[in-house]
Amino acid sequence: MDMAREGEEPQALRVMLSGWAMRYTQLPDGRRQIVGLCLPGDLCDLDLFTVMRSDHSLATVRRSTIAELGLGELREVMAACPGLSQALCRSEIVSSAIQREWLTSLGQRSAIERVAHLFCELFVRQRGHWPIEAGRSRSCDFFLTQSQIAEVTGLTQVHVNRTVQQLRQSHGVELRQLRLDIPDFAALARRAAFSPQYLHLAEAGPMTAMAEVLFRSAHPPFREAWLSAMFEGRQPSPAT
Amino acid sequence: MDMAREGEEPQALRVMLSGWAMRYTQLPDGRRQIVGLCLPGDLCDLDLFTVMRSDHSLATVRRSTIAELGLGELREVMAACPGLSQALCRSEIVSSAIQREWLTSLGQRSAIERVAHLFCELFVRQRGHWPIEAGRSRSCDFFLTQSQIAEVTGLTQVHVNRTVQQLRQSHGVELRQLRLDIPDFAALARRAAFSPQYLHLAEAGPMTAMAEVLFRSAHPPFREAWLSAMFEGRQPSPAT
DNA sequence: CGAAGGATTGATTAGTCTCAACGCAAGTGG
DNA sequence: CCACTTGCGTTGAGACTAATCAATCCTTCG
Repeated sequence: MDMAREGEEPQALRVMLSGWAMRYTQLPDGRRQIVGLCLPGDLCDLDLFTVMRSDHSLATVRRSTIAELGLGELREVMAACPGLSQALCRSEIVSSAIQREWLTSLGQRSAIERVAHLFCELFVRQRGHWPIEAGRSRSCDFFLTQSQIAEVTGLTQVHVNRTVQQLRQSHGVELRQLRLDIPDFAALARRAAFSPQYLHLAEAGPMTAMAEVLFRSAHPPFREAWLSAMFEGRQPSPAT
Repeated sequence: MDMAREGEEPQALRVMLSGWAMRYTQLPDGRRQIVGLCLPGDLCDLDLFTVMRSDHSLATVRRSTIAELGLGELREVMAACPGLSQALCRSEIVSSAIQREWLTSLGQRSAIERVAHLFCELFVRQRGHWPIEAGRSRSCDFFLTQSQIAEVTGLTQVHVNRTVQQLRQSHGVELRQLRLDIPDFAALARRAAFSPQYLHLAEAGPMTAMAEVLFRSAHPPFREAWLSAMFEGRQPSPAT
């Protein structure tokens, strides 16, 4: 379901609590490109601070819960919490870095590398650290359909399917029922030329948990400021 | 020539005065993707404000002049000029929007659309407004080689060449001697599905001229803070 | 049980890449 | 001033990746 449409002015800062959301742009003829994914803990409306019309849309992927903070409340919170503004800025930097990495994927990587790289990225983003300890908990949530993977990677849905099958055979990667299982992460990362420094995990680590921090904070204005909203996740209808 | 390497911490804020610079990332096997272009008036080191290691490199395209502002001076200037911080933030937002549009290009547009779209974007970015008035001054600077266009668009140099030839035949687009000539901009924009709202021209207009503003400012700390540096523009050597 | 969304398969084609030359112009050193 | 080098643009032939079109199957859910 759409959370924000291209051309609108953002009215609130939203944080993903559960579920995923996707940013996308659409060409006049209906072709659509997903340009970003918001995972739990991520901020959705970073261009909020400069009052500008958004140049892309935002929609939930499947069911999600989202916390909303109005502009007024945001100002209060930021006044009370001086480090926050830098944290927000950092979050913007990281999501910009992810965009650059996606650009590199689309420009330079083959189909199989693109899909493998996406899998690696989403795996690492969800645990917030590079998974050294092999063996345990090799799987993570994965809410995208193959069509949506196609819209991220710039491939067709059919070709994504074949590519996923290849990854199944060659690396034992399993993708079903909203879970992604990667038996040998290091091998997959090698195949995809994935290296996580662009995620700035060390520096951004505390930031990723900002949703938690704000939401659980005992400081009254914080808590009351949050408006928890439920969104029904569905595929936005393609433009006609 | 390289201005900054991946992994370094930025030490100064730089502004393009003349010439172009490119941001690029490199895969371990040497494949390179240009992820951004800095034109005169653009800021080069936007991730400066959060002290983080840069995740990409920056290099000049041909000869350029660049103004440098050290971290200390930057603080002074920002203290003296309160609107500046928001302007910097806005600049970051715009460059992020351009990245999204490039992502859409690489993911959804055909070769000819990608090249045409790039031409349109650079044309508009250089004049700072949508060129309604047809007829006069149909050309602009264009400092990229066809190989560099290939690194931006994710095509091969050979295919870029063929694509440019197509654009020559079908739209009379001429590309030579560091100039780009577009006889019928509207037609080319249509062909590329180019629409300039992502550049946020209206909102960012005053921003683009920031280099000017700062450089010409009579306020003494500003002027003395600038260190004009000359860089010799050359292609960075590919990794072996 | 039927409907709908998602995944899978096959056959064919289009678009782009790869490899390999060659041409041209500008710059450099003898 | 010429021979040489170097960077950039151009051309051709052939291979291959990924797109397209069209079914079919499977799963989930009302």
